[in-house]
Amino acid sequence: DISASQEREKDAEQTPQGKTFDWMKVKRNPPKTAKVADYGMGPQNTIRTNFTTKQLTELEKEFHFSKYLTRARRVEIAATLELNETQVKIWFQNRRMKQKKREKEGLASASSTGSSK
Amino acid sequence: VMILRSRFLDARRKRRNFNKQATEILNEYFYSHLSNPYPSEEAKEELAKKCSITVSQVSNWFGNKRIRYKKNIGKFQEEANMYAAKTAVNATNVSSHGSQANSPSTP
DNA sequence: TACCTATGATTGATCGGCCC
DNA sequence: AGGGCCGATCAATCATAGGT
Repeated sequence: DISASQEREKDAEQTPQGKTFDWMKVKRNPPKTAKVADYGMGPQNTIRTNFTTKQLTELEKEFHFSKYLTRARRVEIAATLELNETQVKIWFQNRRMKQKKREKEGLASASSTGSSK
Repeated sequence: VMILRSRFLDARRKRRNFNKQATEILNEYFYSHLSNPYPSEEAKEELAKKCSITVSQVSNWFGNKRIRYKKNIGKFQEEANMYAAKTAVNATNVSSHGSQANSPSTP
């Protein structure tokens, strides 16, 4: 943990022309899902899957029924919506995080020490 | 495949830019921590308070800033130098709170 | 007014950690 | 030994604000 204390000092102080730190080099691996591996596609596919309105509606409905999935339900939903089990799993996880975020923000309006007004 | 645009059309519609002062504060933090522009949860809360925006908005701002900065470093060079010169002091170290802030500019 | 860039928000998916 | 969840982040994109 000693190494991190050096570079920190000259962040804004000097920074000559622009130093490239590690975070600027971070690259994510392309999604494993979604592939149009049919015909020999040229451009790298791996596009961010677009869920259809119907799929989202159904997922949303399932989410209201239960925030968490069971193996069986995941398989069922994936089959029904023509998605990978992983995509369904990820969707639920993101959905839970979204829910949490909303609750947190929605709870931030009132309360507090009688904010202004 | 065409009527999928309806996925959104919710919030982000009426988006409004932040105050110039808020942007100023965020940029000062960003460029004074350019080696690691990842504010802790506590730092985000403090920035949110100073900028009068939510923590999520602070997260969004840093997320967008980092991605766009590294996408085109050259484009931000001028801005980087500007804030670098304007900022002399910066955080001390990770771990442990960053203590109290200074006087909140002049309202 | 049309066109282009800057910017905040959304979201499918990844990364690292942790738990079981 | 492995799989799911969490929290944070990435990266691409949407829609609008701002500028020429």
